Amino acid sequence: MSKYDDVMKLALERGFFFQSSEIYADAPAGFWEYGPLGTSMKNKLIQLWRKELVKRDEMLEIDGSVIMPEDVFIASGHLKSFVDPLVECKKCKQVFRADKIISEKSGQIVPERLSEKEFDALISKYNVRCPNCKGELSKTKIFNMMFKVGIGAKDEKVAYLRPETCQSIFVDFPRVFRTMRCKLPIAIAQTGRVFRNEISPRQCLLRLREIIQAEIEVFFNPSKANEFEKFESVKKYKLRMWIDEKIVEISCEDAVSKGIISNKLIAYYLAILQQFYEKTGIKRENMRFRTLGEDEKAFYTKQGLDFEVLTSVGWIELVACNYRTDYDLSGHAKESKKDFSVIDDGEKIIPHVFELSMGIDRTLFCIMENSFEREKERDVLKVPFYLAPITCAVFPLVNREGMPEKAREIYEMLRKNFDSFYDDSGSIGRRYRRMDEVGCPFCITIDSQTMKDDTVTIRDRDSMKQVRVKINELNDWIKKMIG
RNA sequence: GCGGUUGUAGUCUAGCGGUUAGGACCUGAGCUUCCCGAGCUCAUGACCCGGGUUCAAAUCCCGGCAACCGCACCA
Repeated sequence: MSKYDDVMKLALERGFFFQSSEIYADAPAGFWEYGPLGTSMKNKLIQLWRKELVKRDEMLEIDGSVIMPEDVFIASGHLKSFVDPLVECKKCKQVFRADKIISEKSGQIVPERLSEKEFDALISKYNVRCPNCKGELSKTKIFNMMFKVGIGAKDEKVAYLRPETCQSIFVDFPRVFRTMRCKLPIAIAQTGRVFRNEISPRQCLLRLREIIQAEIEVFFNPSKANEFEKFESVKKYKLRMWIDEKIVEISCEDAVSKGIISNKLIAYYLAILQQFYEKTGIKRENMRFRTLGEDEKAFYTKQGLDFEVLTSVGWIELVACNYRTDYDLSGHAKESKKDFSVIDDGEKIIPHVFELSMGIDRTLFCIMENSFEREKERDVLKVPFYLAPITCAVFPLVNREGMPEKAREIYEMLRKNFDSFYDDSGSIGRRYRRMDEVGCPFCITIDSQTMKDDTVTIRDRDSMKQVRVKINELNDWIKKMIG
């Protein structure tokens, strides 16, 4: 059984996550729900992201609308470019990317963003046939991956579910910049749901149609990307970069001076991103940054790196790090005829953008896979204490001599401060095992000694060792442990 | 989206034209239990959806949906 299957089974048995609308047979793929434990963990992950990135870097956080009007996506280029030009073989029904099979046949570079007619013209010019069966190809159909919605009673106004959260950040930039009295460089962050009509969603949380993102857009003056004080704090920190088919540990200052990373600002944000991921419990040796080739970059990206994590199903892209230049702000300025320029040291500029676009669902899956361990006698989810869906569980050792009542009392005290859980069923061993599986770091047990001296035992998830702590020191003890 | 395989309780699985649809683990109740899925008793719970063939369908056929594997796709 692979790690993937282990996590999947755990997720289903404990309700971390499961398929959306699963009771109905026609529920479409690519939509998943988080149950109570998954939700708790997801919230804690976002909390960690806030602490380690948003707060650490004094970013501003906003919360934008999911439905946005067509104009936004005309300006952003998504209407035109967030597409796959597809052709189908009339004989064997295989579907291909029009641009790809034309360039294979012709040896020419074919732009991705031609019209349907232009693709059809190229197909007949080069006499492109099905690479599989030599069958005749259908007309090109441009498939846009955005979900269209109609606004109003008669569906008159066309709008879309946003395919990335950052468009809100770009659209809101002038007001946020002004109202928060910003100076460049400034980062604006957002978490939220985005929607992409993927052709084939796969592998539970790894490829979804409805995605939770946590995005950070850094706005800066491109002529000052190397005058960046914060860089000092990370210059010795080593990034894990995929260079020449292997992972190289390289300090931020070396990466910049050798031109592997184009400036100090970008290096700094990559560093704090990797530091954040180290705090999720994902093993450092399973991380890397990979510079994207020309053919795999998004249409708005000048330079792109993916932050990837190794799982049982290969390297998974968790964060897209894109240098978007002034592509978005200029696009919105042009389309809306509003002024997106700001004054930086007396110079009037359109800021450039560097983004960290993180997939929360994928990250959560990777954290679970990286922390799940099958030991001889038990399954344990060894997540960092601060990400555990349940922080402390309270058990009476046996159900007599006033222990359940005492345990209830302690549970009531703890649940005000921590995600807590009470259980008095079955044997104590079974209750410990159940908590191990969902990653609960502390099991607090009330025994006969508790009844005499007001102390309890706290069992550590990883070592299974117990310590005895006074009840009135419990809150502080746990707080200290989870940091 | 294509091809192949598959769909039985929360999970894993037996059954492959007529079964009270069997088991294991889990879950719940009770007994027991002073520390690691122990034991005993009892209980809950399933044939993916729709149509067809048949006296009779979980079982055969068709369609849908989903999952898995490969291909393609994945800003």
